[in-house]
Amino acid sequence: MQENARFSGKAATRRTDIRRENERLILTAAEKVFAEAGFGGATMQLIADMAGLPKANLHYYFATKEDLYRRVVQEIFEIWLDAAASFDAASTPAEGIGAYIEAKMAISRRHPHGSKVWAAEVMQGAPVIQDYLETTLRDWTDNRARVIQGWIDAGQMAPVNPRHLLYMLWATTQHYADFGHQIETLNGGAPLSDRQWQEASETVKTIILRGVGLG
Amino acid sequence: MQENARFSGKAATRRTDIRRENERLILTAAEKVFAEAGFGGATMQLIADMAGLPKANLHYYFATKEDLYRRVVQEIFEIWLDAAASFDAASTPAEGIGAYIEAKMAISRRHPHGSKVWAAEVMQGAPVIQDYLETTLRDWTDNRARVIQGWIDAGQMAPVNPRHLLYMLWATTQHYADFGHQIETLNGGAPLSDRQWQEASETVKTIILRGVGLG
DNA sequence: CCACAAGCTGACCATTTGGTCAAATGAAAT
DNA sequence: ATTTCATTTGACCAAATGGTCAGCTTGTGG
Repeated sequence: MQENARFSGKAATRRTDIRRENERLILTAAEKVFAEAGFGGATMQLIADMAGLPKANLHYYFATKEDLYRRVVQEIFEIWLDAAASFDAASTPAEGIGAYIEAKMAISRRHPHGSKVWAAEVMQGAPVIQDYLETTLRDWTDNRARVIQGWIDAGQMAPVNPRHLLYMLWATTQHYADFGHQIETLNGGAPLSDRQWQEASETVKTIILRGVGLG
Repeated sequence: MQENARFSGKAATRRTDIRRENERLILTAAEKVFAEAGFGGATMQLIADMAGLPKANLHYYFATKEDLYRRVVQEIFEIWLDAAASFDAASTPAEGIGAYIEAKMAISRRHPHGSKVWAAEVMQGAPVIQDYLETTLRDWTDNRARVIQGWIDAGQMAPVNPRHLLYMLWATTQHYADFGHQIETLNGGAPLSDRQWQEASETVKTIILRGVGLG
């Protein structure tokens, strides 16, 4: 009874559980508020209300608003990095690019808030995650660009600038998260259905794969 | 001497010139500040400083921060609508889509701030321009989707969902403005050169045109 | 059961910010 | 020249906000 003290829907009692769950509660609320209001427009009070906690409690777990924000940005970044696995695991260009598009589309659907927070952060010049861009993201990009160039050199796909291809992949997939509201409005005010998400994913995949000579 | 009282680099003296020039000064500063800080992070003081005017003067020309913001968003929207001309004027799908991509890429380069402001506005649920989405943008989109569908029905291009194709065009072109900072970082910290912009435009055009069977 | 540490929170504060206003200045019509 | 109205701006204010803190409650190891 010492392990796994929590079950059912009851709140956690163990110290470690309390911390972990409250941090999760706060991070989830923060992700949404930062996405909907931007860093400047978000208020700790709003995040607290959404998390169902007193504002002072937020500052117990996260010293400053910026600390909280940084954590939110880091999380979506790590989720995206994981999606690279689908790219790397592939044995053919079509498979790799196709799987990557599907993975990123799935993330856009599941983590639209995080995607927006990242987008806003980058749009504002990446004031808090510039180092990530210069280290992790740069390495990631260089490596994948090299892989793509290898495919091109081997005659496995059409010769296109690998970097711009990567930008296209990011742009098209993240667009469904970042501009989800616009898409929803143009869809008659309704969120895309399962079927429509499938169609979006297929269309992006079809056009890009055929676009790089893999159709 | 009553007409055209202004010349050289001197400040305007005529009433109408004063108003027009100060509004332009403020709007240009506001566009940049809103893009770099978001609506919530932007302050009237910052905009005033950048425009070189006292804050109270801003409120003389624009009653509220939101009024000023709305004008900035409207401007980029109109610039984009104008780009539709290149789409409509074309006689073939390849020409229309190609010209539209080039026009939108040019706008991304020339008006990166406006693009970012629009992106942030949409990401936050379009609180101030929702009506534009539901009227002007919806009509625009419906019409172009119909044109594209016509091309498909006539066997002039591959069958792809016209709406998702439009989203791809928006996503890929605007990405170069909205994520310009990220691209610049991945480019070794330097902005894209003329040549690189050209290459970006060509790559996007090549992949998408070939992707819809127009390669 | 006790003592200590972790977790919680209402009340409070200094600062920032959007917006106001009255008085001053400048342009231009009569 | 005089009047009128647009323009300018320093000073000011009420509200909001990030953050602090002292004191309280609760979990937990001994």
